[in-house]
Amino acid sequence: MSDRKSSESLFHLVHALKRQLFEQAEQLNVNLTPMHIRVMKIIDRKKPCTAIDIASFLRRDKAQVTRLVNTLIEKDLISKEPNPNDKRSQYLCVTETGTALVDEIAKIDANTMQMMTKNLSEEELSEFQRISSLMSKNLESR
Amino acid sequence: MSDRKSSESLFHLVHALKRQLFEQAEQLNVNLTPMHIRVMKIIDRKKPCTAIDIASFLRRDKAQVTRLVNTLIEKDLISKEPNPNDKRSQYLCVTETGTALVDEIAKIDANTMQMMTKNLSEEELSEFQRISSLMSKNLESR
DNA sequence: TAATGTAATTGATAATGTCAACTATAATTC
DNA sequence: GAATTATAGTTGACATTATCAATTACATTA
Repeated sequence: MSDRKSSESLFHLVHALKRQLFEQAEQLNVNLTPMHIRVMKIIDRKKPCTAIDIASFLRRDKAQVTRLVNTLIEKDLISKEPNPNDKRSQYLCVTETGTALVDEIAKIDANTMQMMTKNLSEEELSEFQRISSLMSKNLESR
Repeated sequence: MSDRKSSESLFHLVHALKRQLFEQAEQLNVNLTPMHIRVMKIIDRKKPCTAIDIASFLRRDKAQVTRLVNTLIEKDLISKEPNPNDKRSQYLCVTETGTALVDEIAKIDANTMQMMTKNLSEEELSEFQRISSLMSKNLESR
C-alpha cells in the first residue's frame, strides 16, 4: 500500500499540475503546447542557451528539442544566433514577441503555484523541494 | 526562481520515476507499457473494478482505458465478467497469468521505491506524502 | 592528418492523451 | 409507462510527447 501511494500520489500531483498549466496556457491564445512553454522558459532563463542545453535540462531526446525549437522559431518567439565558439551549434534567443509571452507565462505560473501551495508554509515547501530533489538524485544516479 | 524550481523539480522527479519504472518493466518481458502496468495494479487492488473506475482513478479519458484494457485482455492478463448491477458495464478481473505478473510488478515497484527513498526517513516520506496530496487537492478543487 | 566525438536535423514509429460520435442500457421525469 | 436525460463503453480521428537510428557538419584528440 505505502509504495503504491508513493508513486501514484506523485503521478496524480504532476498530472493535476500539468492539466492546470495546460488550461492556463490555452488562455494565452498562442497555439503552444506545454512543452513549448517549458522550452520558452528555459531559453529565457539560461543565456546563452543551445539546443543541447535544453535537451539535457529536460532529459529529452535532441530530436524532440529540434522540433519544439522549430515551431517556436516559426512563431517568431525565438531566433537562432551564431554561436561564436562552435559552428555546429547556435544560440537560441527570445525575441521581443517572445519576451512578452514569457511575461504572460510567468504570471500564469505564479497563479498556479499560488493555487497549488496556498495552505502550505515556507518550511513545508522547502522541505518538499528538498525531498523531491533528493529522490530525483537517487533515481538518476545509476 | 522559486516557483520555477517548484514545478520543474517535480517534473524531473516524475520523469525519472517513470523512466525507472519503464526500464524495470522492460525486464518483465511481457510487451507492456507503463500505463498497462498501472492499470493491472489498479484492477488487482480494487475489486470489483470497472473501466470507469480506472478512468476516474487515473483521471484519463474512457477511450484510452478501453484500449489499455483491450490489450490486457488479448494478453490474457485480465478478463471481463458481467456486472450484475449494470448490463452496460463489466467487471475487470485479473486472470491467473495476470496475478503472476502483478506479483512481479510488486517486486519491481518495491525495488524502485527503495531506490528512490533510500536515504529518507519514515517521517520525511510521510511528510512528503502529506504535502503532495495537499497540493493535488489544491489543484483539483476548482 | 586520421579517427573519434559532438550539435543538430530528419524520418520513422511508439506511447500517451483528448475529442466527438455512437450504441446500449439505466435513471429520471412527465 | 413513455419520453427524456444520463451513463458505460467503444470506435475513429488526431495531437502531443517521446525515442531510436541515420546523417551532415563541424570539433577534438590521437
